[in-house]
Amino acid sequence: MTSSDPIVEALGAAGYRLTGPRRAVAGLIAEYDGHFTAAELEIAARERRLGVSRATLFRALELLTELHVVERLDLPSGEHAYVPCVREHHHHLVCSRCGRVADVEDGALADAVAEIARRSGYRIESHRLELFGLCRHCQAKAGPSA
Amino acid sequence: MTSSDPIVEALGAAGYRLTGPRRAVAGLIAEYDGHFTAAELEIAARERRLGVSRATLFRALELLTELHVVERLDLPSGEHAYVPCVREHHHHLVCSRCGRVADVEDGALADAVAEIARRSGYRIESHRLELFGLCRHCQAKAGPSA
DNA sequence: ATTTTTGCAAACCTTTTGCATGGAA
DNA sequence: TTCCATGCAAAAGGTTTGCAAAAAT
Repeated sequence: MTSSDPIVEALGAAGYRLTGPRRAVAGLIAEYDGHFTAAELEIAARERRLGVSRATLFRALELLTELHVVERLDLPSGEHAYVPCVREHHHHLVCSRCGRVADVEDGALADAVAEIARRSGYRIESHRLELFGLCRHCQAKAGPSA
Repeated sequence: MTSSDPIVEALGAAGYRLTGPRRAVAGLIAEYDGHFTAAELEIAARERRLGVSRATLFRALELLTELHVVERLDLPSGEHAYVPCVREHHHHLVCSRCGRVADVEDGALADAVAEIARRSGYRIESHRLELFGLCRHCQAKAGPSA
């Protein structure tokens, strides 16, 4: 068995060394459904005595971001968070209560973007859609809308 | 004449005092077509001896953000920038070369968002679309696409 | 054996805060 | 005159860096 962890596999495939700290970070990230911050990971790593220094943690996050296995997200609060995610182009729908993140395909958005390009005259190179709301689970807990 | 500066007017209308530093910040912001950072404003203010301390500058930006006369933007680089903007819900199309920003109406996007809500089961509360590309002017300078 | 990665600790950058003073209304 | 806003300087966050030691290949 080479590795059952897709994050570790992505590192290996890209030619990076599979070190203890990197495996530890990958393992922690795999536990999240939703977003997490660097600080949260640091605390989790410390609690479990995984021996991952802050510098290494940030370096790992940077690396994983480059590999597109996690993506950096800007929450409405201004905080930086990360989400584990698929590598294709997509967007994030974030539950503002529990933090759970759903990946959203580009779908109909692509048309809207093309329309914007046509009207504005800009040559659009990239776009990013961030959606915030309540997931089904939290809607139930919070009670129906109004 | 009460004030010809829309930013100053917004402050006044909201019941805030029209102080020297606030007018100075408003004046600087009015010069931008595109995005600017807090650091850029600070430098500009210092060069012109406008006497605006950093704390006041940040406090002014926070205030103007609440009033929706500027909006905070997260550039792909991770930097925080601000853009002067209209108060209605809209999105930003940012030139990645010169920083010029065009406001974009929600338009077709609203349909796409509704579709995402339906499919995901999330109750979507807000969304943010950020578009990056080359404005017409910079396309001309940079040469046609390929 | 070689090269990458790590930990440490300090540096850095951006933003925020407490508090006394100054200025707008 | 009264309350809001400012400046200062320190603190607080979050993230990055240099460098020697440790680990992966």
